[in-house]
Amino acid sequence: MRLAFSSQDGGVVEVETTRPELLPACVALVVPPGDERFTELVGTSVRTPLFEVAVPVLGHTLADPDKGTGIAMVCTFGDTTDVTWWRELQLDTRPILDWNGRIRPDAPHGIETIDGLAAYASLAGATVHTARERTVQLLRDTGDLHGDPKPIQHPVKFYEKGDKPLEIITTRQWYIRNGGRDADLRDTLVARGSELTWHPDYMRHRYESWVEGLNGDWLISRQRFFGVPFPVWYRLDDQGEPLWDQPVVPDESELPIDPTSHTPAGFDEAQRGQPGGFMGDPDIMDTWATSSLTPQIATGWERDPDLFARTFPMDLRPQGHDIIRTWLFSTVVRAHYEHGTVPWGNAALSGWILDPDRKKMSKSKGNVVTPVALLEQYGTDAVRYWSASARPGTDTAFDEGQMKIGRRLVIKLLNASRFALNLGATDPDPSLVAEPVDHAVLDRLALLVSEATTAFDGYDYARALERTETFFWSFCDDYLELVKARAYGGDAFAEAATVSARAALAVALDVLLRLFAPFLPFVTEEVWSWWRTGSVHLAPWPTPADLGSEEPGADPLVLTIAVDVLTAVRRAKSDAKQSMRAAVEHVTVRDTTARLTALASVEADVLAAGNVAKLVTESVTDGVEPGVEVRLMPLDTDGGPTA
RNA sequence: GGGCGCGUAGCUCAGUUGGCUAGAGCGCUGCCCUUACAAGGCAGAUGUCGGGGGUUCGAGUCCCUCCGCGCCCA
Repeated sequence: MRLAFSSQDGGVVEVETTRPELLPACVALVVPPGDERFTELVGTSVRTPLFEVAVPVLGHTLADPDKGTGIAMVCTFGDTTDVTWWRELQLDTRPILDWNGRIRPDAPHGIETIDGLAAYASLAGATVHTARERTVQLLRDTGDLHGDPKPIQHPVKFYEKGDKPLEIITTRQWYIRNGGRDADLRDTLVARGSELTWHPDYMRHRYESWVEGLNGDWLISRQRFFGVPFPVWYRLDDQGEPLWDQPVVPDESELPIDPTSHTPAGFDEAQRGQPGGFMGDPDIMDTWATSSLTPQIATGWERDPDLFARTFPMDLRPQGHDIIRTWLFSTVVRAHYEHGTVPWGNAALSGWILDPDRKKMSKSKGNVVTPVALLEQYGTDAVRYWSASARPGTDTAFDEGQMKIGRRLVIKLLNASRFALNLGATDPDPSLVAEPVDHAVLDRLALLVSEATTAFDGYDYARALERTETFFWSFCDDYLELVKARAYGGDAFAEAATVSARAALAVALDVLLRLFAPFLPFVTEEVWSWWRTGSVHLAPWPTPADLGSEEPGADPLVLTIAVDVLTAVRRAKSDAKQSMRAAVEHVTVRDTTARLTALASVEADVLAAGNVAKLVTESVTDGVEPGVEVRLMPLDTDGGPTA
């Protein structure tokens, strides 16, 4: 139906509506922004028919230019679009429907003329249906109804257990101001976000665009049973109705209180719910309103001043990226209000665990994997290894293969540790390290310690793990193989050389266990208990100084040339389909003088590790390619395989 | 529609302010019972770095554009 509003200049503004009974709840008219038909109208105010309330005419993109006259009536509230308009345009609130679905007895503010109040009085107490018929009649009588109402069809939401359309009722709720309706506060909270160090850095955009896009305050009250209550009571009037604008609040020293079981000062419990007495606020806080205080609760706020002073603000909030807008932001808001600071210095955002097809896990899809069976199958360390491989901020597909690799790493660590300790590598004293190759491996390890420390300082745990793991495998495959004969001891090696190997192995193991401890807490603790005291998890984080490398100078070439020659020997044996134990008649190494000099200092280890009888070196001259030539020992009388 | 991210070996992913012939693991192939480890070891093969254009002595990396995927918001 089409009805007539009157403009300031006495003209008529026609508006079509399907909810004429909500006319007394009208708070604005909206038109499509930039629509030439309404250029003159936007920014003015018009008067509603019958009730004679001045309401503004505003532009909004949700106004449909093709619907009716192109002008929409905004009421509190006819539908959810009304709610959007009301919130985004910060309109007045003029509710007329009661909980029982009838028109409220008292006219909302704004209806002040005698005719307006009389018109409202004729609707008061009526159902929506009756009010609609009466309003139409009133509009006919005043001539503000243009034409006849036309039936239309459009979707209306129904309650699933009822036979009437849903109505939107206004209620009192608790909010925390979050900048959604206050540009200055919004800017302040955006600035709080930039006080944080984000890991990864680009996650800060999620925070900023969320805060900048807010258009309403943070609704924190819920009408449920379980949760933290609001510590507030209300006086009751003579009819036992709450006087909402007369809250009774406890003294801060009385907190925490539960208004449904604590009695406010000046009242007797017998007055609860009685006329002239009091009632507790029935609402509870939303889960985010509670969890937004996580840092304060954990650091002993209002409970342990000493602990709080030492630990708040916290260093780090680790969480998923999907709840930046809820958990992270709400925590920032609370710390801003309570302490004038950010709640932590760093925010580390993890990705999701996706199913093997890279789909998000969800209960409804039924593709959720729970960890208990995995922990039993692969071991806790192996599952932790897999999860630690997920880089910060990056989603990770569920991958049992990675857990198998983790399990392999755990077993390797166990075996290599046992082996080294059985060789007598139990004294991690860097001053006993004398051989150049032993120094070289410890220097490499010192480099790893620096890398891992830097990575951890930047919350890039995955990199620390990756580098440590890579070092460890080559440590086992190459260095351990290279020195095990010397570490075992015997006539071929001087005692000091044996001591050096054992010390280097012990130092390396001592450091590696501490590097792996955050990722593989159980196996490292087990190995630590074999030969060290206390817990590896309480041991200090390793430093390059632990490796005796304050004075660098070990030639890194010693290790690389030794490994290169050893690899060539293995390749020759592998190509010849021989055992790795097969004897080698001689090895010829052609290389630069520097590398050959380095090789000389580790020759005995290379000979032993490759089971090589004789090593020949040739310094390369111009035009000669460096290389390693391996001649295996003949297997039988007619000549053995060579490579 | 806006914002952010992703696209590198069959798979999962590294690749740092542009810089040696683009890497790892898994998987694959071959060999080896070796004195820590066969639930292991050694060795080997594997690429249109999504497409196109540009900047540069030099681009997986920086810029533009297009395609595809994902998330958040509207």
